[in-house]
Amino acid sequence: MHILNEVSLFSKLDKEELKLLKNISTSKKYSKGEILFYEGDRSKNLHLLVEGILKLYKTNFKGQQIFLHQFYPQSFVAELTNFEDIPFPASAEFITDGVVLKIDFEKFKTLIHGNPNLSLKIIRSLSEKLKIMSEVIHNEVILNSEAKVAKMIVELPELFGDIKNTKIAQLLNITPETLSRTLSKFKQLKIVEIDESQKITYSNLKKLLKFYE
Amino acid sequence: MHILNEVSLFSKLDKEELKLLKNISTSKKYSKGEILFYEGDRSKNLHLLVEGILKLYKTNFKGQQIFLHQFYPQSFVAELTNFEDIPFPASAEFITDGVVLKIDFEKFKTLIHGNPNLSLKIIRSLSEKLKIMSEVIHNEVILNSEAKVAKMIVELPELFGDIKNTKIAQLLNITPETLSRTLSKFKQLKIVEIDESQKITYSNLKKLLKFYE
DNA sequence: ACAATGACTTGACTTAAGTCAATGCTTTTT
DNA sequence: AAAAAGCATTGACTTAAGTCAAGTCATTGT
Repeated sequence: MHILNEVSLFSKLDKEELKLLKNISTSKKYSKGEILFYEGDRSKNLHLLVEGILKLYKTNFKGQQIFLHQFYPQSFVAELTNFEDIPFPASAEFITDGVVLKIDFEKFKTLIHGNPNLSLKIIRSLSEKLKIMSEVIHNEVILNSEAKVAKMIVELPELFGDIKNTKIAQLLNITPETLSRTLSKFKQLKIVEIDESQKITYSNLKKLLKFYE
Repeated sequence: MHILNEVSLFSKLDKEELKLLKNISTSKKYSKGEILFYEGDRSKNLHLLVEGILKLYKTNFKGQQIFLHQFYPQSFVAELTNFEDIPFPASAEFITDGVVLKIDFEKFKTLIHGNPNLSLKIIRSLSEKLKIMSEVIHNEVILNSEAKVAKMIVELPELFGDIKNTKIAQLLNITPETLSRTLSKFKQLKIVEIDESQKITYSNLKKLLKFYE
């Protein structure tokens, strides 16, 4: 079975459209750690993540990675690049093995034009991206380190103890030292409890919310 | 003449569609300084800026405004709110008198569905927004103060001397002191020349680009 | 024209977070 | 089980940018 038949985005295309799509697209496998594209690259293809997890990040002037988002299947990746005809504003690296479908965007556009259902899918995808970027702006521009940590404890408490704190620090774009100091502070203020295996619990949600709302 | 007839976004609608649109929308005048919406507000309406200039900003935990973008007619404003059904992620204030068309979004959606041309306009608008937000992220997360100033000198040199440096500092989300010190530094390094009326000139573009690329 | 208000500059200080280094703990490898 | 590598914590220091205050210059209102 062709990979396109498994892509729910295209489930409502008719046979003719699917045939066209097959002609204008190719799928490619990637291994964990491979780069799909670098910030500044250009591409004529629309990228659809079909399998695997993809990390999107920017690099600052000190050469450090600024984590932006993790993509899961099935989603278009950085379609902004195609619609606005600009270089990729960030880099993308596979953090698991994965598969990407690359679609000739110029030809795909005609498919969009003639297919209202597909247009709506594109609209959905673009507006989801907007939401993601709006959250990135909020997290990175408005929140300080304490707020980031408090928010993470509330929204993804299960991460603590599950992945290493250095990884959590990476997701928050703060240093492990700052994370450690912030957690110590919260513990000392009796806002959270942290057990031997770094698992975190809290009883008073309001106290945490105060740090970031 | 009805205001809708002057909106190019809707120029390709037929008479029936225009009539429907008139029934589901109202226009409202705003004066300079008035707030169109606050961060956190919810709205069932899609907002189209028809006249005037609108400033979009967020407020940080110190109560300071973080400037994000200026909107000019004609553009949808924060349509993300409608498409994702979330509160406004930022506040909007008129910096001139203006007019906004408010469209009942639920009803507008049906109009989009039946009209491929309108779908494409929406896609255009959403992808423009993505580009704007991508730039905001780059400016606020990746660039430091010197980089911001250098970029402003290259991209909008005419602003210097035209508007006050305090205003420029606001656009860059830095303090006037930092702007002043950065400009002094550039002047001292012979990267730019600044005349009595704050007009700025430079001869070596590369030196400026080095600060932010 | 002159007072008053606002804009720009500069210096001294503060602050939030990062950096660097040392130490003690866990995992993992062998 | 011992050695090595990686992780977490803590203290001392650095850094970029903001804050505060004072002084000068420029613009505006009467």
